[in-house]
Amino acid sequence: MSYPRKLSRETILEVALDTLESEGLQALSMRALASGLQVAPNALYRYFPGKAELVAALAEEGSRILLDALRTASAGQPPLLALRTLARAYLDFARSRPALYQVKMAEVRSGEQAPPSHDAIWAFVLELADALPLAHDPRDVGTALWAGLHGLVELDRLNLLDGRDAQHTLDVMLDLTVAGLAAGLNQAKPPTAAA
Amino acid sequence: MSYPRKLSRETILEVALDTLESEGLQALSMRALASGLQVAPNALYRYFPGKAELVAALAEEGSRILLDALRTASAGQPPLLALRTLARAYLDFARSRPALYQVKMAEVRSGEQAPPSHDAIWAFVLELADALPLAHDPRDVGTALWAGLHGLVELDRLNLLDGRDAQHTLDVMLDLTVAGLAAGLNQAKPPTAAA
DNA sequence: GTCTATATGCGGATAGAC
DNA sequence: GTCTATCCGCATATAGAC
Repeated sequence: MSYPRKLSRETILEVALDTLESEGLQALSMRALASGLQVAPNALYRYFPGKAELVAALAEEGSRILLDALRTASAGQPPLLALRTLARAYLDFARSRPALYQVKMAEVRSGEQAPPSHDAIWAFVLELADALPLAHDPRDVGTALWAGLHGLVELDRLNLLDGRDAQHTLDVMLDLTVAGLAAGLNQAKPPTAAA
Repeated sequence: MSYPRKLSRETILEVALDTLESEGLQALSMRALASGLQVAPNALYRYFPGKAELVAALAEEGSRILLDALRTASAGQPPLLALRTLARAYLDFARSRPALYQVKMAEVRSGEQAPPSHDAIWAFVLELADALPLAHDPRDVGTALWAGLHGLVELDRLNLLDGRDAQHTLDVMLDLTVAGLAAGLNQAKPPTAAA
């Protein structure tokens, strides 16, 4: 037993998550990670086939954390308010853990299958949307909401909000969408092509 | 004159743009670029201080192309319809030239100053929004529109639209937002905190 | 002034010894 | 299971040929 066990999947991911969140994705290299763990770079490959799989594991962790935050934030609220608080929780997560959010989003498509926790998030949003009286397909509404949220997060990260606060912009987006949803209910057919 | 001029900023950017759009950003290396131009890797550094500046030049080109497309699409139309056609043109650009769009967006913040053409795009959108009767600040509305567009583009790129067509989702988003804008005009104060 | 040759150092990844 | 040694590709810097 010349080479006793020093590593585990968990300890590797722990240090990797620290590095990701404190120094960003570009600073997360197998070599730096191994060095932090006092181990030869190569030892990591016994636990992950490659860097891609390690990052995917971090992404899955991010998805689980986000799902928890969304569930907690919207628990026990009426559907429309639940969607509002869910949206705020989403924005909070993305802003407070930007690198983790970025990795989570980027990795959704890298595999052909979305990671399990990502699907759970989408199912949860659809569940909330389904509880609303909507003139549109709940999946369309959910997608529109998600697109707005993700775009806002990205614009904020890129400092493209023209000096505006992301929370405030989110409120405006939600106001517009909610008013649009309410307006759609008052008509048999929402105006699809009319400008 | 043993070393006649083989390169120019323009020819480099031309080949770089080809590579970017046909093989993606990750395939765009200084070495591959130089090889394509039949030149030693180092020769490129006579024209660009480094890869970052080369990519920034590509991003600026992308911004100019997008600005042209937005102007052409919305020319001569009434404000509300102009915003709709602008949104469609934005989506078309991002979908037909995904790598160029990606580079353009990523590079907006890399310099402290946004590239000139990016500012021009934002100014153009604000101009259109200003022409509308709005209950909200036009900058808020413009930002909300942009966030929705960019988010939609990203979700589409990541194959996260749950099988839905991006154009269709865009129509739903615009319907909701337009209805929300109209509803806001009918009230002195739009409901900001009410769920 | 323009390019080539060469070298540094970083990154992911592999082979085989212990 | 981890080690040392090694390979390849990358951006980039220096020196020098022409």
